[in-house]
Amino acid sequence: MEQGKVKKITYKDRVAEFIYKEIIKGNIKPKEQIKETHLSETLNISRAPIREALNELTSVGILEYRPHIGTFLTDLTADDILNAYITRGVLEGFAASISFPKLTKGDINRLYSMCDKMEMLAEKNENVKLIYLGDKFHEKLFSICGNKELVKFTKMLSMKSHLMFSKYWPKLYLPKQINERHKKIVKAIESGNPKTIEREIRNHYTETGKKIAKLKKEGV
Amino acid sequence: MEQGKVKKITYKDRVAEFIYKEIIKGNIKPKEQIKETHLSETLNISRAPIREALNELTSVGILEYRPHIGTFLTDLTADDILNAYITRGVLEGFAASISFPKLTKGDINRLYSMCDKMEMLAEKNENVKLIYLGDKFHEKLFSICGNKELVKFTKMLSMKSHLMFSKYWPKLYLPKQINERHKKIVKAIESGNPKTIEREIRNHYTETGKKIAKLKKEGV
DNA sequence: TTTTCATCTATTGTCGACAGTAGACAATGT
DNA sequence: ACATTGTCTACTGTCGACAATAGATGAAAA
Repeated sequence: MEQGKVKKITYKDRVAEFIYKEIIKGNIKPKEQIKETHLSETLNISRAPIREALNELTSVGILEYRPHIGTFLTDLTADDILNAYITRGVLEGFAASISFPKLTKGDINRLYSMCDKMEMLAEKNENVKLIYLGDKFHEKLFSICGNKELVKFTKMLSMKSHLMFSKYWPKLYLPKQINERHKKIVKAIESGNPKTIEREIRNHYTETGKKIAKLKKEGV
Repeated sequence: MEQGKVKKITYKDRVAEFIYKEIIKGNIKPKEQIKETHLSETLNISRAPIREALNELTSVGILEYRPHIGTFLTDLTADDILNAYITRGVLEGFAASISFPKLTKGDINRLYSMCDKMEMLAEKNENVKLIYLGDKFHEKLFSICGNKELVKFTKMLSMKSHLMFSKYWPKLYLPKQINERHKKIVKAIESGNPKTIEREIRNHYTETGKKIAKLKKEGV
């Protein structure tokens, strides 16, 4: 008998996806309240599954919930941003420092060529593809460690930073810098020294976090 | 006008706490289904807030949810356990290593006396209180760092660890060892060396994680 | 005018009922 | 015996209504 993955879709899932896309598209502004009643009318379904979707996105950290008042799109402060990046550096740094032995020579080469490709994409202002490739690069660093907990957290942070990526990413580094910054990480991995790897990746994120936080403070 | 922290308690919160305590007390077994209808009858409230509580605990990672089937108490594998402890060590270690300067001499003394009290509680088999105090101890270490993201993750892991601790704690350490192990951390903090602090806390968790994972594998 | 207090409104919190599904079990046909 | 099909049941998924709350509005008092 033929069988494939049959999606057990519930309203909750579809609503969560709908809201997320609205956010990404910029149709909802930070601090804006997302009203259950409004969504209920818009989507023509009851409030129950909507509440569940909102709860889910809240637990991911994209939305903020205040009892008896409502759910709002998170408005990240400069500090929040910095902290998110620092935390990600700590997690990814550790992950890479314990999983580098599992990376083959081929993996390393692929990482290097990704660096070059990132530069190319940056030159061509292909921001979406750049972000996607950057994701893949970093995922390679932490997903191999096999620590589900760690991967889960890292992905949550990744989702959060996506909220701001499209806004700030282009202003952060020159194409060449992007290349170099990532190659520095690969070199650290090649060194085979866990301490170096961990330090390098932490720096990588802390630097970016500080930059974005600064831009945010300057009201860009 | 008088104002203090007024708890805005909803059923959801209380139910979540109730379920959590039931789990800690061992009244629910891993893989066991937690039925909304049953809780609804037991607690004499409708299913709505119960569903929300279950969702919350699911997102924290201590429950597992399968669409159209139900919510179950997570059954952690030995590796899951080890990974959770390792990750917690990484996060808390980092947090403590950057926030130790904010701890006053008074804080340190309080930490020391908590170590002694933990030993006492362990002697008296006060399982729940011991866990609670341990929580407070470790919270002191990481909550001061001011990194909301990090604190959130750490708390999630904390809940997950308790899941195991309640079952295995009597077999892990003697009361005296509990005392000593925590005092070792306080001493590291007193040393004022970030590297030492980070290393010590990572060890603390990795050790326990390995112990529990081993017991789990032996099918205890 | 300013402060206090009651009222109103919009929104979330909770409820009880019903719809839909997965899994168990029995009935059926081979 | 075995697979297939149909029922039954115990859940979860969704609904529409009502209760409770926070914040806004406006009236009354100082």
